[in-house]
Amino acid sequence: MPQIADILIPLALDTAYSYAVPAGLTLDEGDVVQVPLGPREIVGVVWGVEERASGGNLRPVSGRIEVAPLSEPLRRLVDWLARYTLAPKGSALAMALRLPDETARTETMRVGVRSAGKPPSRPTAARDKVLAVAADGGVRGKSALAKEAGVSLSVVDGLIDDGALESVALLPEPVALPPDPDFPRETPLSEAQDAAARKMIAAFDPTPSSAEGRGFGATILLEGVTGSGKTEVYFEAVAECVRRGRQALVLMPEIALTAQFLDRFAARFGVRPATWHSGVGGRRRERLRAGVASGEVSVVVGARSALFLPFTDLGLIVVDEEHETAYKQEDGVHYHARDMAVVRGRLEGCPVVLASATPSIESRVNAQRGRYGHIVLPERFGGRRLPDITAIDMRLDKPERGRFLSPPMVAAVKKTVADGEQALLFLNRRGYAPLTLCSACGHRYQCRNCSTWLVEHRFRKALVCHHCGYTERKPEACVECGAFDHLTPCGPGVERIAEEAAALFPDKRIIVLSSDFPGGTERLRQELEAVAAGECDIVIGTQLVAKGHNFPHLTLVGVLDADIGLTSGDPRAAERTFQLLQQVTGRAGRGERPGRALVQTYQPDHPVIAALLSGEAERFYEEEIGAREAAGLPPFGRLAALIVSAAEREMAEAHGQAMARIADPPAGIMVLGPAEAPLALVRGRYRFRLLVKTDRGIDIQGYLRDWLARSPKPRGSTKVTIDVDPQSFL
DNA sequence: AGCACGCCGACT
DNA sequence: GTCGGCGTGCTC
Repeated sequence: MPQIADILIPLALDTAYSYAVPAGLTLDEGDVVQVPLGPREIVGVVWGVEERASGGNLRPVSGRIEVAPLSEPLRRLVDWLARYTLAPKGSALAMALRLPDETARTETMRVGVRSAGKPPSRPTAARDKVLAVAADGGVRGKSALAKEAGVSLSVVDGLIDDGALESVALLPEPVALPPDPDFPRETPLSEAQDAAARKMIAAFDPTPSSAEGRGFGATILLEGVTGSGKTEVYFEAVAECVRRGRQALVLMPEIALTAQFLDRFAARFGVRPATWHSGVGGRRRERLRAGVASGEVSVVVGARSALFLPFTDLGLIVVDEEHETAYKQEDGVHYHARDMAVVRGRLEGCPVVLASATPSIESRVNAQRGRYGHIVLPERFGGRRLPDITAIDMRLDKPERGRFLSPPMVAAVKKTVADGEQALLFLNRRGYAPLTLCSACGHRYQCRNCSTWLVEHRFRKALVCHHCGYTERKPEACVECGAFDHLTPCGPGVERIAEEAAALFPDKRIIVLSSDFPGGTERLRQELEAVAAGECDIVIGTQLVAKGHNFPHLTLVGVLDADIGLTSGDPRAAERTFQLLQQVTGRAGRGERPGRALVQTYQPDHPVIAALLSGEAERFYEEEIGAREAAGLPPFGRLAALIVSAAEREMAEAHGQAMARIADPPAGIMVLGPAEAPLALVRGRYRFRLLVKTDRGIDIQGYLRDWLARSPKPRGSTKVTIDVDPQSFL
């Protein structure tokens, strides 16, 4: 009987296509194959195989590709991801199937050279140097040999042609050296860390009471204040996993994948870990994939896409900084890597550890309700104290006119730098000034696409929209009334703070760090390392400095405007602000010297600010969860965005609420208010948001799909799609 | 993702 | 009169 294979193709297709399996080829689920699609050949994965009497006139599978098949759990993850995010299955598959691109496919053999034991026909000084190095008979790479001898590559090539050196094939360099779980550690764990690590490892083993064979707390929230040594605790879990011969994955936000972190890993395991992020390309990427699939690579540290690596025997997933919004993928398939990690853990039958100093509300709630285990490290490692956080009430301590640093802040910075320590001034606003207006006519510079103000970037001499990226040259005269010298910057950005700091501290080294740092990510990375090394007195930075890097010389953190973001209208504004401020103030005093933080605010009594000042995170979580309950908001909800095309904007506005409101939700789904006004123009489409409260077990995707099919669409509309903003309710 | 088909604006 | 813009639909 002929075999039919259902092949899922990594394109925006929601169904697998059926192909005939040619005689002589046996296929299993998960096999990677090549199939004809229209005029071309394309790679796909066998999603199902069946025997069928009539093969019909299906096109045949072209052949199997000799790479590791997709494991059952990984295939189920793809199915799950597609269903959960409303994405076509094929698009979800594409995430797991980054096959070797053509450049990487041609596996170039590494070539080494060694002495052939015979003298060159025509000796020269350069040749002698090379042969002297090679005289030990060892094998070296060509360029390594040339470098060691201090000559150019062509000398080595000449000697190979001459026969004095012979080339030998080298085994490919291992992608990653095996981490040693029992590498002798320099600093012993504290008692608290040790207890936490034991508790976590205990959760690896299934208890008799768990039906699925995963122990209680198969997902564990590891919560520890900044500097408590969370990392060392989960390293113990990783070590135990490796001891048991299984693989471990540590996910981090890309920005946090720093040399500092890799060194800490090396201090614990003797080697740096295999890393996976957007910068790992070509051959290395493929070798790492293959190593992961063969089980040769035991630990991977990677950004969110590492979640889709083809592990054969995954024993642990750690999600570091689990509250980070960078785990959300917002283009293509919308997913939240932390949530998908929980799902993959469930499918693989392995524990998942979510680590953070400032957990997301949803993880906190999941822990409180007993869905997740909860391990808390309340104190800093090594007896270090948390920084003292003091408010500066801006209503009382006003800065000079046109200035933004209040007198107590200036005094504190002055003292800090005088003592040879480092100060960080934190302001979450890029550019020079968030608003520019003409003082002659009152014209405010606004984005032509969005409803936002244009931000002046003085270094770039431009006005920039931070929403859509629209940029125009800063005009000499007002575009409205033509007046010269009347353009007035309103409010501060980091560039403007840098100007102020430079005037106050002319002999100090000042650096501005923000995501639009000139010279790109690589330069920025270098600058962060330099700051960490203490090569700077005053750092002025946006939220970028709150994440990832430790600055051991930093003893003062000055928050210039703690109130930014508290009024943004985002249902998660309070949570975000608290997390950000907690993280950034926690940067102070992580080295030898104690640290402190000063917080400029106009509302010291605001719950978020008050909780921050009291140093009790617990208070914030209680208040925020309570506030959400009181307001009928879900402690964790999901935001669904309705997207309509730009041409439909008017129509959408006319129909606004009617089309964006879910009229009669079934039990278990609650819609919180009507749609907001269009938020932004994103690539020709206006975006609306709906906040939908749901509980576990409700198939919200299925519901939204139905709702979409039923709901009235604006006349003339061609396409309305639902787009789910991933937020956990797992 | 490619690739074809198709329907309206500015050019030799 | 055509070249070409991208919107839409299809690929077992």
